[in-house]
Amino acid sequence: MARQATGAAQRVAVATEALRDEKFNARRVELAEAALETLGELGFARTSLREIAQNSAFTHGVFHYYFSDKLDLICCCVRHYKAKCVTRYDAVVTTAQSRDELTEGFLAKLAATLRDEARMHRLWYDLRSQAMFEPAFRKDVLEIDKSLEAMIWRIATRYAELGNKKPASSPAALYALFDGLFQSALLRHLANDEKAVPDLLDEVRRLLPTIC
Amino acid sequence: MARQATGAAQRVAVATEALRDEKFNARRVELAEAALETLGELGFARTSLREIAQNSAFTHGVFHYYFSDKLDLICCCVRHYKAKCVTRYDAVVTTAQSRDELTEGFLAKLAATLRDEARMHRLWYDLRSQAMFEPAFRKDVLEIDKSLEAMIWRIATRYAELGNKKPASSPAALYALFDGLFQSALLRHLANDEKAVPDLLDEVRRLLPTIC
DNA sequence: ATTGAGGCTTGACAAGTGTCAAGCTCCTGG
DNA sequence: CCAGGAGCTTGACACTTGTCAAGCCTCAAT
Repeated sequence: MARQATGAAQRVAVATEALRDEKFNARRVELAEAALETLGELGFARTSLREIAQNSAFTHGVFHYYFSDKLDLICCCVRHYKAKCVTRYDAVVTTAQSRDELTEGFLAKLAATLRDEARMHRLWYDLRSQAMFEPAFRKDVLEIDKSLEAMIWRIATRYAELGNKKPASSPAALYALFDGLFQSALLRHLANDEKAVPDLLDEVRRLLPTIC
Repeated sequence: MARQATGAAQRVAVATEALRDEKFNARRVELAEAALETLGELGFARTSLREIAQNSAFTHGVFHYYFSDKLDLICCCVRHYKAKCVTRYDAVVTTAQSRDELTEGFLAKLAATLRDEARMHRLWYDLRSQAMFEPAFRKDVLEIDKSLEAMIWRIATRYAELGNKKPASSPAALYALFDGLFQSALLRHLANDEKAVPDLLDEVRRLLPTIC
């Protein structure tokens, strides 16, 4: 009976602890989301914890309460960002019934995200560059890169499938190509180059049939 | 005669001023070169003028004397870096007499610079990302990107020429592809991935015949 | 109702930042 | 020889940064 009581008590303790952990993590994500606003605006180099706090509903102390330090916060931001990003084209890939449909659906999403989420994208490129200096970022960044590569690969294989073909190059090369094009288009777009988006779309439209 | 004297004096004045300008610029380049050391080591975000000065033979005041502010210094660094970078493969391109020779020469240089100048390359990617946030960088960065694209294009057209073909894609797409591959390889290399360099070489070796 | 702990705010600290003015040294033109 | 300025050093300034300790509030368990 003492055994049982102890067991029950333990279970309760475990349950409440799990609940706390959940709440704790939810708060972390909330804070990370707030931080992403400022990070996307200013970039890693110019963003301080105080600035993040001022642009949010929180005080700067909370961030220290929930994150061991600045890197911890940014890592959490990156991981959170990843989850959103990687599924962007999945609906298009699964619903498209023809090459044209896939192409147009993909291009539409591509143009939309380049225009509407430019700040998040530039933050990603910023953090990926930081990973070249800061070992603490590397694991997460490499992982995200892998999932982005897989995302592109899903599009390519589906595109090939719809033409009864196989992709002509490796996942790595394909991702490198799209990533390079996107990065360049993003920079031009941010520099107010009106032709950045249409040029990217043209280029991708021309490229798609040649790689599959 | 008064005229002549004035003219001569003016000429002398102009000449000495030109000389001063030259010396001034030489010093700027010297300082920029010193700054590149620290920037390559720490990245833009973590580098201060004082740190730059401490890792060099100069005091932090000199940098303020020769540059109006930090951005001015970094812009000068970037421009200086550009000049060195863009000609890397020119010798190979002009001397190679066969596709194989060009391929091997190119790959050798590629591997060497990835290994030996990794810090400069990561700085370039860092600054290119900064340009997405900092308008002051954009002009220089876009310009360098253009010359790098032209550099890749020279290699590709020469490669095509040696096979009596024409490049199959646009300069922009080709540059995006190589830049993406290089960037990814660089990150992996910096993360101590032994296979980063050989993987890049394999990929490029496989890719070259397919794009021309 | 009291206690205590989790969640959060506030304020302070030391270190580091860009900037710049005052002054030093050395070289050159007169 | 020496006045003056270019080149450079030094030290100080105002400010920002990450960090953290002390304390406040709230709410659930006793």
